Parts: sequence; C-alpha cells; structure tokens
Amino acid sequence: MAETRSRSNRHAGLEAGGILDRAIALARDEGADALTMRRLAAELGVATTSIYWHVGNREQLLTAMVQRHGERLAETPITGDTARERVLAVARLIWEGALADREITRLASSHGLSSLHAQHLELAMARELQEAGVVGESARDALRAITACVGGFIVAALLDDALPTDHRRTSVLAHLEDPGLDPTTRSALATSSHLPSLFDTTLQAVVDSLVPADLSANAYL
Amino acid sequence: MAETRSRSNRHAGLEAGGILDRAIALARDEGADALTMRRLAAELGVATTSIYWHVGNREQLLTAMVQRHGERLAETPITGDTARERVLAVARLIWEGALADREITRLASSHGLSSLHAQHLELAMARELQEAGVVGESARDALRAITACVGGFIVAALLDDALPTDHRRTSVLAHLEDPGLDPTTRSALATSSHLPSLFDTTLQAVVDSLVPADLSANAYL
DNA sequence: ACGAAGTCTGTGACGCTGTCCAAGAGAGCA
DNA sequence: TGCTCTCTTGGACAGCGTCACAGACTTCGT
Repeated sequence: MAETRSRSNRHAGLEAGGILDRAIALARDEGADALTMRRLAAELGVATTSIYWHVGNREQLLTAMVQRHGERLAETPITGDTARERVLAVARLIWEGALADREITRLASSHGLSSLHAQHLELAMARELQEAGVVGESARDALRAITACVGGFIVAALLDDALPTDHRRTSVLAHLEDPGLDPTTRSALATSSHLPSLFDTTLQAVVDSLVPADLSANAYL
Repeated sequence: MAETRSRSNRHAGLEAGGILDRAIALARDEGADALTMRRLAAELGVATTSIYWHVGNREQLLTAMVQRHGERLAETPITGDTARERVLAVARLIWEGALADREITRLASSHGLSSLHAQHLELAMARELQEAGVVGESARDALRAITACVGGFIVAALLDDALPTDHRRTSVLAHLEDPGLDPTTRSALATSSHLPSLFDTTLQAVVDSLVPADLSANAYL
C-alpha cells in the first residue's frame, strides 16, 4: 500500500510530475506572471527549495512544463483527405492548441521554448510533408517556413487579448496621420481582423506554395 | 551660450532624448538583459530616480525607446517597380531592420511593442497596398497577415542565435525518434535553414495570395 | 537683495524575484 | 543503536522596479 507509488513518498509524497501539473494549472488559472517559485511552493504546501530538489531551477521547471504540456497537444488525430490538406490540418492544430492554453504558450514563447512545445506536432507535420512528396532539405525548409508563420499568428493572437488598449496595434496605426491614405482603409485599420479565418487563408497560401499539388498521391515512391 | 540648449539643463544637463539614446546603445551593445534602471543610471552617471523623473517607469522607457528606434527604421526609401513588389520590399525592410538591432527587437517583442516598433513601416505598407488596389478591410487583413508572418520569421531568427544549443529546434527535432521518417529528412532536420532566402520565398507567396497581380497599374482609380 | 516657487537630483527604503548553503528530519539498513 | 541516504526546511543573498522624501539649484516676484 505504501510500496505502490514507487519509492518517492519518503516524506511529503512530492514528486516531479505533481509539481509540473500544479505549475501548469497555476499558470493556466492565474496567469503566467503568477508562476513564481515561492507561489508554486506555497500552492504545494512546501518550501521553495523542494522544487529545486525535484525539478531544478526556474528554467528547468519551465522546460519540463512546456514539454509535458506539449505531449498532450499531440494526441489529437490528424484529419484530411490529401497529405497537403493534412499539413494544413497540423498547422491548425498547433494554432488551436497554443491558443487553448494561452498562458502556457505565453510562457513557452517568452522563453524560447516554442519549438519544444510543438515538437511532436512538428514531427507529425514532417510525416505529412513526406507523404506529400516533400523530403530532405525541402521538408526542413517547408517545416521551418510554416511553423514560423504559425508562430507569428500565435504571437499576434496572444497580444490581441493581453495588451493594454493604448498601444494595441489598432490604436497605434489609427493614430498615425497620413493624408494620402484612403479613409476607408484608415477607419478599417482602427478595427481588428478576425484572426482565425485570416490564419486559415494565409497558411493555405503558404502551404500551397511549398507543397506540390496532389499528383494522385504517389509523387514520391 | 547657456540659453541655446532650451531650458532643460538646469542641473545636470539631462534630458529625455539623451536617456533614450543611451538606453538604446546600452541594450544594443551589452544585450537586452543589461538594460536595468540602475545600470542605465550608472551609465549616465545619475541616480535612478532621475530616469523616472524624465522618462517614467520601465515600461514607459521601453515604449519610448522602441518608438524612437522605430522612427529611424522608416527612413530607408522603398524600391520596386510594381506596387506588389514594393509591398514585399517593405516586408523585407521590417525584417532587415529588426535583425540589424536584434537586442532592441528582442526588447520590443518581449514587451508586446513590435507593432509600435514597425508602425511607420506598416503605414508605408498600407500605402503600397492601396496603390496595388487593396483598400478598406482587405488592406487591414492583408497588413495583419503579412506582418504576422514577418514577425514569426523575426522571432525565429532571434531564437536561432540566442538559444543554448541543447534546446534549439535543430536538436529538438533531431532527437525525436520516428521510424517512418525518411532518413534524408531526418538528417536535414538536424541542420538549420537559411532564413533570409526562406523569408523571401515565403513572403512572396503570402503577398501574392493577398495582393492582386498588377492590372497595368490602375486597378483602383 | 531676499525669499518664495518651481525644477531637478540624490538617499534610502520597500517588497518582490530567483537561487542556494547549511542544517535538520525521517526512513531503511547494519 | 547508530550510520547513511533521501528529502525538506529556514534563512540568507544579491538583484530587480518603484517611490516617498529631503535636499540642491535656478528662476522669478517683490
């Protein structure tokens, strides 16, 4: 009965996995800023140093959190008739997964861990690219280009709901005087785009430019 | 002789502009992390509180820095035969300007000030879009999509040279096992793409999908 | 010429952060 | 019982942004 949970509950039953889950929950529920070592320790009813013992310092904590969270993102099945469509579908999965838990994404993005966060989905995209006939350096470059654009849209979406109103891009651009600019455009710039649909059309174009059209499904092999 | 420099050198000849320039230089020369209030004050030979007096708190300092730096970015003339080409040229200007002073870009990007940083160039892009016949909400959406992709590439480039080797994306992806993946692709994933050329081809595709081809230069008007 | 008003500067503190040393408590084994 | 290994803790350290307060200097009104 005391043997079952491995050998790690010597004192307080604290283990790395539980710390990570609690950290993820804390960031998701109360924002990325709420995730401090002390706050997380308090949440666990433990001294700060215990986190260091089990997980390591803050950077290691964030890395492990993002990795763990990223594994869950890759569980959704990929749908689509052609490989080309499935490439786009994976892009959409990255996008949706990132926005579903924005605070984790924010944490990952501000610490250069986005690649780690989406690594499994990127691998899935590499597989779909291969099935579409894109391999080797072309696959590497296609993957890079697509994920760069996806990442850009994610950052844009994160900024849209976290920025103080006075330097959102809508206000920034609208407050810039330009006599030559069409008044229709000018007033449109003060409103915000519908990012999900913009994401779809833009990434469609990017994927189409990088992945050849379906040559009855056997261009390579 | 003492009247010439306006009326602002009451005590130490300190003024907002000088503080901002020094802050920009400090960030550029010694990295974004070196820019602390105390460090900047020491650099200026002044107490920290003086910065608060002239510029404001850290967020206001960063905002003013980014704004000032962004104005200089917009001084480069825009070249290109068709309006469509000039849209791409502006995108390239944003990209190159951002990478020329990476530390400032890093500062802007990590504080949600990227729109502010590139605001003048974005306005220039709006003008070129208008000349290409894209106005109103279409212009707003095109601008948004293009800048999102540009931003994504910029973030990707910043990460490439600032990340510890062990969780760069090349290592991250290469260390992921997948039996079904083509060995050529697998080894290519361990190398890094040439971002500048990838940027060009990708943004070419994005712009082409959003901006109609040149209808002998007078589609609108 | 003298004092009041306004403008700028410096001192020093507050609460917060990540980090870690050194000491202790508990379990298992001899 | 005592030794060892694993885990937990308290408390400190240096650094950060921020600001209340008091002092110094200039300018102006009288």
